[in-house]
Amino acid sequence: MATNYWLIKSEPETYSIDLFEKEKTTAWTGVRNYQARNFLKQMNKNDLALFYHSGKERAIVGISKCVKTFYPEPIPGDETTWVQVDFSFIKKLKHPVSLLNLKQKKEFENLLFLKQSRLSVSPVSEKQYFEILKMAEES
DNA sequence: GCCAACGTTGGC
DNA sequence: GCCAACGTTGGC
Repeated sequence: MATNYWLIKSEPETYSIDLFEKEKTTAWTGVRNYQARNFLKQMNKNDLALFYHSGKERAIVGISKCVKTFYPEPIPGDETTWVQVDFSFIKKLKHPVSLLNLKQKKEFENLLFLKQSRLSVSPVSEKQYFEILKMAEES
């Protein structure tokens, strides 16, 4: 199965990369947006996801891997609408890649996340993914 | 703290 | 089915 690339977003106060690092694996729950949910459903095992901190930090801070494809997230009164996937922690970026940094580069013009900052799960192209990794090494 | 963008809800 | 009102999120 081809690897797809994603960006997942979290408020560090709610779920931070540090906690993720400690837990190693986490169920990605709480997505209550249909567009984001549909992206979750498209995720394959071993897909890679950039981990972004919203709020004060506004930077991509790490990388995670999908280790379990979508399964229902039952909530009271609605057992079937929402889904979760499992991610495992891969690593923190050496240098976080800030939102400002992304906005300055032409390569990210069509990055869905920049257009819809509220979307908690969004696709990233392979090229963009590796460009971000490169930026994390450099600066 | 404000505002823009987006989603949801409810009245018609 | 439309649209106004409202709530939430996140960047600035």
